[in-house]
Amino acid sequence: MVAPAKRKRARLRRLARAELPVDAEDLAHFLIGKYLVRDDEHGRASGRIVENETYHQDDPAAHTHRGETPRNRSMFLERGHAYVYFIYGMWYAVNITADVRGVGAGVLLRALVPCDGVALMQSRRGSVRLTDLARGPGRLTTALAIDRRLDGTDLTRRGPLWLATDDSRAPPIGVTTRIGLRKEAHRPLRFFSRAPDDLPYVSGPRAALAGSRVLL
DNA sequence: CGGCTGATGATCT
DNA sequence: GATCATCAGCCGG
Repeated sequence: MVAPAKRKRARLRRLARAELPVDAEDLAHFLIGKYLVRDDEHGRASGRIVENETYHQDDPAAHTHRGETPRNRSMFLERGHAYVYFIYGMWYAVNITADVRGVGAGVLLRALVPCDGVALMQSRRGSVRLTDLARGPGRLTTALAIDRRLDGTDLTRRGPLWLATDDSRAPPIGVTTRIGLRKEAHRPLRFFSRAPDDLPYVSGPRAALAGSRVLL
């Protein structure tokens, strides 16, 4: 049994594009501990990012590897935009774009620690344990009501979906291999918060976390 | 916890 | 027509 981390309600500040690292891997590290905030007519739902993966255009596993198509075109936007895609006939997943305009790179968000709007997220997901609410790329988009209509959203602007920080110190970060890939499965491009309170919210096999390298 | 499987449809070849 | 950057439910240990 794991008690939710007790932290006072974070005061969130919108992140500016200038604060976001350009390089996709640097951006992935930077985003661990930051917040994704969803505002709609039902209210606010937000979560702290505790797991993500990097995809760069030069990586055969990336959607953008073969160039721009109607589906992936938002991945080629300047850093700090949303790339939302539909997968396995049932789920959406969201990336935060990286690199400069014209390069197809980004960071897949894989898990959040629920912050604001827990009841709202539970109503969207069905009542589930706090640690299961937004653990996994398809679950977190369901919890935050993210679909293709949010594809291309500028996350550094006021709007339905944006990035924030509480200006606290970044948690320790671990690195391991990405999940669900056939190609390039060995690359160490999955990042997660090693803070003990955060680990129950990180997706994937527990053994992979235990055997992972310490990045920071 | 780990392993397996069916569901389900857009996208690209 | 094959391929998915997945999930829930079920099984066994």
